[in-house]
Amino acid sequence: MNATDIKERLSDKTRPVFAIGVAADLVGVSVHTLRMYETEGLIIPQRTKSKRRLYSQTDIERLQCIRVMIEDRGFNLAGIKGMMSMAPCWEIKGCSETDRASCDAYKSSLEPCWMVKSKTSVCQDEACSECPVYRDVTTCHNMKSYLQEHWKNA
Amino acid sequence: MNATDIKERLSDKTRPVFAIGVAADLVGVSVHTLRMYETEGLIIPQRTKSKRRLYSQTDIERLQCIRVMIEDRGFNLAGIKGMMSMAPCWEIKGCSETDRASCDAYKSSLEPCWMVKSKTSVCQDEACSECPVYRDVTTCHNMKSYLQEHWKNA
DNA sequence: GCAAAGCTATATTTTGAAATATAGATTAAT
DNA sequence: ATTAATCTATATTTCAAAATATAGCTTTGC
Repeated sequence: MNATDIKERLSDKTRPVFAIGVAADLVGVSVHTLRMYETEGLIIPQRTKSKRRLYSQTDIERLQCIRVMIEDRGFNLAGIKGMMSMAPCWEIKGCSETDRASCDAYKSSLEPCWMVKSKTSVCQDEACSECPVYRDVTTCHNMKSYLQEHWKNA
Repeated sequence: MNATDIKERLSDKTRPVFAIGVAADLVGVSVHTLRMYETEGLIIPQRTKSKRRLYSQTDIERLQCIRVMIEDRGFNLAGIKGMMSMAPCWEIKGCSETDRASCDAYKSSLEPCWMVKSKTSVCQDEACSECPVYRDVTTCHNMKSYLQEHWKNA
């Protein structure tokens, strides 16, 4: 690994580098709270081989955004989940009519697509944590702007 | 008033006809709860000359939708308010760049435009309860579809 | 005229989401 | 090796949002 590689690895904000205890300190919540947010589907941390959670810098930012929603705007977790589920995944992923017809994320959309069990062929082999639908709602407090940008460019 | 007029009046779902006690019974909540939803900005009932609240059929439907959000989806009032504030009022109302620049509803958009104090000239003389931005989020549990429809036709 | 219903405002109670704690086992670090 | 951190799972506690209650006054309808 050369110097450029090292620099890239360090600057890659999506690299999972923080253990749950460190992440909890950075965000200002308990480790249990982070696990709860995961259970609720608000965040998908990476896992080590031994199933330990690892959080990236973007994960930290996502968590900080969740805290803003809770502390400043008074949302509960259901509301944040609802806000995150506003992203039109079928548009972002370019799903065909056939894809949509067979996809629960398109049909119900009462929860984020990354929480939906049965998914269309477009997504089924992809890790949701790598997907732009999941990644772009990092700033869930600004979904309105995000959606406007999306639709304007559609 | 002829027969057609009577029929129209009866069938107009926006006519304010229910006193708060009747509305509370129809929705299955207490009168205090209805007043609370109003304070939170979720609904704008009409008023009689003596300031008594009157609810229309669409008001009832709006309230039923709020109950669905709370009971079925677990939202709190802040979350419902946030969901309702997703409507891009400046698009719906066709605000100019100048309008937008001077409008808090465009700039912050952390609450529904009908709760924003300082409004642009486009809205300042209009009753928010008559405005399509307010009226179209009657089905707040389906904002996702509503926004897709809106942007598709924009 | 008067009882019933509505008004605002404030205070109190309830209740469940969110946070905390506990237990027993595994993994990582020094 | 031993301590600290993490894991899952469950149980308990906390606390503030939401609901209920109260008070004093006004309006409506019979």
